[in-house]
Amino acid sequence: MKLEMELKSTRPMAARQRAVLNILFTASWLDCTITRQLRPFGITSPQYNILRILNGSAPKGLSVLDIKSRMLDRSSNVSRLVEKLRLSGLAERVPHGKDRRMVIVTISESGKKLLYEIEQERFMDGGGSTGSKLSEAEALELGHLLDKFRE
Amino acid sequence: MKLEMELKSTRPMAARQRAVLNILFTASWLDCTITRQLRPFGITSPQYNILRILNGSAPKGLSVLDIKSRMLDRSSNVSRLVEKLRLSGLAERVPHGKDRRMVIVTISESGKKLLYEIEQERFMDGGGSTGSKLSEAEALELGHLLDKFRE
DNA sequence: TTTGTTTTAATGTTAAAACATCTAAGTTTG
DNA sequence: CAAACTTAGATGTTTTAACATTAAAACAAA
Repeated sequence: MKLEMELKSTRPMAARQRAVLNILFTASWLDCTITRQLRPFGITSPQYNILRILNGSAPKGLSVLDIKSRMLDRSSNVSRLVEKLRLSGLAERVPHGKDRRMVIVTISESGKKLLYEIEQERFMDGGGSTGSKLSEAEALELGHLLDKFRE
Repeated sequence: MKLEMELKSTRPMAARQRAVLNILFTASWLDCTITRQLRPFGITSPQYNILRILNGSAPKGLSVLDIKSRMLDRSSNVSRLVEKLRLSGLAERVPHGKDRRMVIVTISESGKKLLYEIEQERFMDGGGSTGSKLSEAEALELGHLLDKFRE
């Protein structure tokens, strides 16, 4: 649905203003669908974000600050999120050998298994995944424009 | 900066997956800059969103549900946000004449003045507003792609 | 009319975000 | 080395989000 319909906007918007609102609205919409998909698995979207970061850097693991610098939402409180993942058995923490201030966080086997299940579910569900109405070229272009938007 | 740099991503991403992450990251980045701009004015970004909605429908005013349906974040608790705006003197509430369940919310003169000040500040600051690196045509295209993404 | 249903807004409650502060460990500098 | 400074992570506190529930009014149907 067009943004104007979604927001019940009557007056015409300038292109840049429309893009700003569309980014915020689309992200909120997207986060809502992701949250809904994750609910049966008992994790939140920031936790999911961390799990995927850890999976991407496995088996090495990352420090808390390294995780934070890779997150979509940089204002996250990684310490507490990691602690929750650990309590759920999805992540593990080991003290860093040389620098005793640091903690190295890794994804557990159980965490990897959960990621796999979520991936399967997404593949099954709904026929096409989110954003699949876009062609490959359009998805590419969208990414480029967002990169440029932040410059 | 390219998304891969921002997220310190090493492996190549599929175009759609990259678009999804880019939307979420860009929105978080954008919300952060907006929040920073609003801080001196003492309002939050959801409150700002409501103020602009009310300003757009002035002098008529809207019910709480009408406001909600126009918000960028549909999960907002409009009752409490409106109450905060009212306590700050930025919005007013009058009971609906015919349907006594409803409350009609309007922006106050003080609220309009605040919106005007924020607009001025944005115009002054930073030379160009957010997303101004995009050409008119690119901003238009970005909006279209986001509309299509949500289909 | 009265009973049940839906709509509108407010409120209760729990969890999470936002922001600052703190402690310990490491680094730098005089 | 010692003092000052920086960094890493955890924790405290306040606000807000998220989600369910409630209460009153409007509406619909028996």
